[in-house]
Amino acid sequence: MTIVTRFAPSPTGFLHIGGARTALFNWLYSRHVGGVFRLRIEDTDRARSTPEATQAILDGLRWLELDWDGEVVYQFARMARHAEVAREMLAKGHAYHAYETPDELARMREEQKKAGKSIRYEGHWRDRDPKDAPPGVKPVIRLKAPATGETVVEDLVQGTVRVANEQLDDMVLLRADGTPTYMLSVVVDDHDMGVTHIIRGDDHLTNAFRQSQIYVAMGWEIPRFAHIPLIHGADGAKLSKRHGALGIGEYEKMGFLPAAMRNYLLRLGWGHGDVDIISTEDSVKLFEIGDIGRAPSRFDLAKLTNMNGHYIRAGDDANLLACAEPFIVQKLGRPLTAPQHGRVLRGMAGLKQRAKTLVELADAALFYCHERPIPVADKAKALLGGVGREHIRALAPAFAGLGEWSEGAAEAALRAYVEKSGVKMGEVAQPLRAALTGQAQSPGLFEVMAALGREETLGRLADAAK
RNA sequence: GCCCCCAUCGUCUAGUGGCCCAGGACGCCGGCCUCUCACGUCGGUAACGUCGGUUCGAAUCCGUCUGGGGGCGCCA
Repeated sequence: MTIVTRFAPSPTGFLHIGGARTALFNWLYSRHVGGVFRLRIEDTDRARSTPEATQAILDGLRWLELDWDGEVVYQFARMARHAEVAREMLAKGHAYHAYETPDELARMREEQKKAGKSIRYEGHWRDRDPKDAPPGVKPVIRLKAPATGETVVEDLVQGTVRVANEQLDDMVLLRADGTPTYMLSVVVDDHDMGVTHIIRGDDHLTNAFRQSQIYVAMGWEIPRFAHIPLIHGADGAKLSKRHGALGIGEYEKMGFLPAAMRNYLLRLGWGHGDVDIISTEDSVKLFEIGDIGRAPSRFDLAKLTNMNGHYIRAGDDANLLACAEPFIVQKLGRPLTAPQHGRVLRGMAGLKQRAKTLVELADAALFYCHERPIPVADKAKALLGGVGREHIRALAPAFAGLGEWSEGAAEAALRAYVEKSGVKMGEVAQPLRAALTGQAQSPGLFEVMAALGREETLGRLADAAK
């Protein structure tokens, strides 16, 4: 049997870190078993669903490179089918009409709260004759849930979880206006879509009981559940849109790589021994639901950043440039010229060693892209005064006279100068660095000279010598 | 209030009765490398929440308490 997983977000806001991880786990598991990963947008809440949010979710998944199979299912479009199932349950005696108004229910909840009782629908219309219905009130359809015994969920992550049926009330399946509730829609859609494994946040664990009852009432096979612990914010509370959580798009803007994000999210709650760096390819091979932890975890930006640095250092130069170029262009306010593009590419080996995000990478690459005379930072200016300038003036001819322009040749020339003049390497290297990059820190000098090329190097030295 | 889940360094975790006076990673602190900054590397800091069982032996099994989280909508 084909294993089918799904990610089913509601488009009421952006895709945050928790949702992204849920999507990742579903994707990973389906790829691991050679199954199918589907996407369903749960847009039945018309008041809160927006096209912008749907777009943000789609964009987020694409950025993370989590590709789904088949067409996206929009839940709202399947309303008629959901209502049909509700009526079928009514016909089979597994559901009934209830005539309380929302106001009445709110009042009842209020009284239960005041009396210190648990808050649930008491089932007033469960066995009442519909003939007693108050005139003019449109009924909802409620599930006739088992009143005794217990409902058991065999959860792939949480283990066997059981609850007494007295704890569960008769939930609404179809609203008075004829629209289905979430509880009904998920079950019908998951069933119709052939979903075999539901991997979702822990906050749905109690929903699994009620959904199981619908599966049982309809005589459908219950899928396997895997409720993964939530990701908490630094304060330990649930991460949500109104709780400091950022949309996945924000992380893109901060210069994180999708591969690093996937790796970080994977390690948040899933482990394979004590390895931290796991490629997406390997994680597809290794991912098992049973290895998901049961404890909630906190989001740690420092670790994500470190991991991102790892992926940048290990990245392919040309690809890194492609990823960083938009950031560079934004900072520059203009596109790169071909020579500048070439310099950054040649200098990438040294640049990527020093950056933890694409933003940092772009910042560090800027000096390769500036037109002469290049801007000079304050710290670098201090290096270019007095003795510093003298060294540059003395060195310029030595570099200009180089037969071959290479890292090795440049280094030999500088070392010869240092030896002859008896100064320390640092005393001359720093002014040189300031002249070439306009900064007090940069990748290795000779590497910079090689990447800059002879003409640009000599030009910048001349600018600084003035 | 009721129901459910969880509990190893600050954080992510390894650990499934003896190999653990608990290992790795991030962070933090120090050393080395060195033309700067990084990278790398070496070392340090730091945890089995409590109490009680079971056992020759418990981070690992059971219970209690405490703490944290989630849910209890004609939201999803």
